Parts: sequence; structure tokens; C-alpha cells
Amino acid sequence: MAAERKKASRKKKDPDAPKRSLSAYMFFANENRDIVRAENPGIAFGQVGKMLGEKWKELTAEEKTPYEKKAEEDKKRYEKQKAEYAKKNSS
DNA sequence: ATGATGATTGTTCCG
DNA sequence: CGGAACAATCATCAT
Repeated sequence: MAAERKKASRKKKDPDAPKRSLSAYMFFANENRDIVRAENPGIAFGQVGKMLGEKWKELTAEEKTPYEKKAEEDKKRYEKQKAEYAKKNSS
């Protein structure tokens, strides 16, 4: 059970909670929401949401590359934020 | 050094 | 306004 996260009820633990970064999915979804929803006018999230995930992996490493790439830069963004958090943490 | 954990991220959709 | 599938994440802690 190395990976059994809960889905709801996530609480915070840090005082500042530097949060983390986004995920490739977030970047990918940013584009898909435009496309998927545009191609499926009127379909509920029940379909779109699931459909998105399917396609996501469907693409290919090259397709997700732009998303992963963005996620990678986003992480840096988080690093910084955390830096301040850790800094302020240290009196 | 290593493993396991948790917390988080954003989308869509609706009542 | 929030929640839930969908996926990735990946920094951090603890031992």
C-alpha cells in the first residue's frame, strides 16, 4: 500500500503550506478543456472528465512533453515559494 | 540512504 | 462553492 491516498478531506499541515506545483495533467487539461469540451458540446463532466484521462495517456510521451515540460517549470515555481516558507520558518 | 506519506494541482459539470 | 473522476507530482518527513 505504497499508494493509497484519500480523495477527499485533505487538510493542511504546514503553517504556510507552500503547496506544491501543478501536474502535467493540469497543463494538459488546460488544453483539453478547450478541445474536448469543444468537440463534445453538452457532455457532462462525468464523460469529459473520464474521457480526458483516457486521451491523456493516449497521446504519447511527445504529446505530453509540452505539459510535462510545463509541469517541470512549475515545480521551480514551487521551489521558490517553499524557499520563502522555509526561510521564514527559520527565525 | 531509503521508503512511505501526505498534501496539492487543475479541468469539467451540476444543484 | 464544493465535490468527484482523472492523472501526475514529488518535496518532505521519518527511520
